[in-house]
Amino acid sequence: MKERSTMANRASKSPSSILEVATLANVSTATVSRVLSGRRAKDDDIAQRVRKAAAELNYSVNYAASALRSDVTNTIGLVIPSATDSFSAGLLDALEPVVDSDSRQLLLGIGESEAMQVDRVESLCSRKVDGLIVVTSAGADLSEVFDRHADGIPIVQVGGRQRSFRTDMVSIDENTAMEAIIGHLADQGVESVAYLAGEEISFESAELFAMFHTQVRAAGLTTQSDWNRFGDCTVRRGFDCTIRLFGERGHPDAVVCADDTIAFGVMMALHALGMSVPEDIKVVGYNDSPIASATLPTMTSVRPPYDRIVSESLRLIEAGPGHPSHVSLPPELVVRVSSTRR
Amino acid sequence: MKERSTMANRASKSPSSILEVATLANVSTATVSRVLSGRRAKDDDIAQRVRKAAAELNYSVNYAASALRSDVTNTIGLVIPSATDSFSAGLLDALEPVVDSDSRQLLLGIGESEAMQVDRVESLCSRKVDGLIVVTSAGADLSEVFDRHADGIPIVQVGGRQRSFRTDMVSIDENTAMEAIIGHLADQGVESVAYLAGEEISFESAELFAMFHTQVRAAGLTTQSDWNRFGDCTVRRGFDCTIRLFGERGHPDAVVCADDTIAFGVMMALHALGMSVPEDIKVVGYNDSPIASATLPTMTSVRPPYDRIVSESLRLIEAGPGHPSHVSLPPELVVRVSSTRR
DNA sequence: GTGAAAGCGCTAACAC
DNA sequence: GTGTTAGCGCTTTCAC
Repeated sequence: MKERSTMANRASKSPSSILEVATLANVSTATVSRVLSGRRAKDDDIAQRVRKAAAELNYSVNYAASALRSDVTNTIGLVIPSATDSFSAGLLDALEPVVDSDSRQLLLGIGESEAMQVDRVESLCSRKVDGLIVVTSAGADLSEVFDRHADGIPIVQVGGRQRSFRTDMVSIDENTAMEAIIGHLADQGVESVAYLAGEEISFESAELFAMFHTQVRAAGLTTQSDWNRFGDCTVRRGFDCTIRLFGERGHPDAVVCADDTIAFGVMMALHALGMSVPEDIKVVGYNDSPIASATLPTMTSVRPPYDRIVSESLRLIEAGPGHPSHVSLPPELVVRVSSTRR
Repeated sequence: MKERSTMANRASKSPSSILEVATLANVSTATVSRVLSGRRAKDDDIAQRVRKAAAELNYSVNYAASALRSDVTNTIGLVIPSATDSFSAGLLDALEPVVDSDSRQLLLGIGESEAMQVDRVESLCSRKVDGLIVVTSAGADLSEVFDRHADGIPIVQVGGRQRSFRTDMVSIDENTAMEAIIGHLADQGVESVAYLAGEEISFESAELFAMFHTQVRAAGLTTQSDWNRFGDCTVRRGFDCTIRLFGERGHPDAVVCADDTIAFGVMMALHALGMSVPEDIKVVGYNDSPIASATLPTMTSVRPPYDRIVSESLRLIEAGPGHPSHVSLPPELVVRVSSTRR
């Protein structure tokens, strides 16, 4: 029911204060505050009168005043390297609705370099966000800022290398992911596998590569050191690597990539070489970016568990600062056509 | 020079107030406020003393208190349909650094449906952002919310159809874009052109299509009505359309797409049909999403003028509410390999 | 140009 | 459980 009374309209001009609501409901401002913030047990006549008055006056709290008094800003900060990064974008889309439905507000900081990330963390902390979620860019070390603020504000680092042990950490269980990939390929009759990864010999990429090796051995598959290549995380790189790989005598049955972009280049190269995916060669990507479902054939990839990352991060923030813990979440292998036997 | 005095460290524990700065600098809180907010003319001894004291105490303003008193929140709100949308992501990456460098904070709202967009606009307005930038999702009509808040908060609509005339509007000059595309193709020796667009017969897409026709005629090129197709904005759609298009007798020299994703499907289909891009057929995309520079060959596309969109939007916000104006910005044709004669 | 003081709207303490 | 009241930290009159 849309209120269209004169009062509601007048109210929307100059936002009404809690005092007006209190007057209209015949209670004190304290009661109004308690009812509207849910800090009051019963839902009796008084509570309803207050809510009715608030609705009638089109009242909404003044967050500045509320924050000034209570030190709770009802905001969550998020720092990401770039909105163009598919992981960050996926996280953003998953996080915002949850934050908003809690009638909180999302404050966003974007920074690729370590310096910019530090800067954004500082900004958000000085805004006194109720919690801060940070997707560190590869290689950035934010431990100094984190340590400086971790006492006062719950900070959750998502993915990457844990460098500060005073913040919470939500990471992706890459080992499970790799186990799922290799197990799936073995099921499809694959016997030998190549591995193509991004350029930076970062902690994360080294770790993933190590897991690849472990899982390949565990599943009884084979690989070769000259089938394991590191290059840019670009289509062209995947393309060139593949051309070289398959130009040589003897080639793998499958190519596992540490990124969808590379996998895409691989698929293009295989096409150019006249080999068909998945019949001749199977291909698996990583991150389940939009490109994965757009290729022909569609690409099997590993989807980060965005919803669980969000819920765990917010849970850790709720728990408050001071008791840092680490949760590791298994991603989901999204099996599409590029890796299936047919 | 990094201050590491005992005071600075103690100060960083419990953030210091303007009163402590005033005491240390031997002035009143009013003077501190004036100096730090730049509302004071001279940069004399006093000003320097104040700044030095502030630095020493590691002081930063309490935005909540500042906002409560002055009604200026130092925040900019942005509403987008999805972070996965390449235009929104590009805008986000361009906007954030500018907002931040002004020591303001970006508040983000994400909503695909009209209802969610309205909701996010309401949230941000009730947070009293200093300005609101909205990328409306296709077909959404936000005029009602806009009208309701336009008096109090400067609102800038970016792109899409202008439905409220009480807000500012920054749009992309698609006509110039189309002129550049067709002119470029004509220069490359193209004589006949097909046009593939996204599904929704929205105002925007209809407009772009009309401009395509105008420009094709103006440049002396030809097209055919069965070469102008509307479908999903997906790779597969582009693929299927192309297969059908080029299966028929007689086909165009070039394909202009209203989206990079479609163009990508077109390129894959042409490859599958054994036709080479750009030798046999030229292809042009739209939006310059990351995919455009990742295809093989790289794709010519139209890049939205993100930086100018940002600067114009912020300029309009600075001008305040009440004098809505409309600026139209020409995008840039990024010529890559898919459209060049060789 | 500077300082003293009021007060923005709300919530937390406290008294009832 | 409810009302009264103080005061969060800042900006902005208003005197000087």
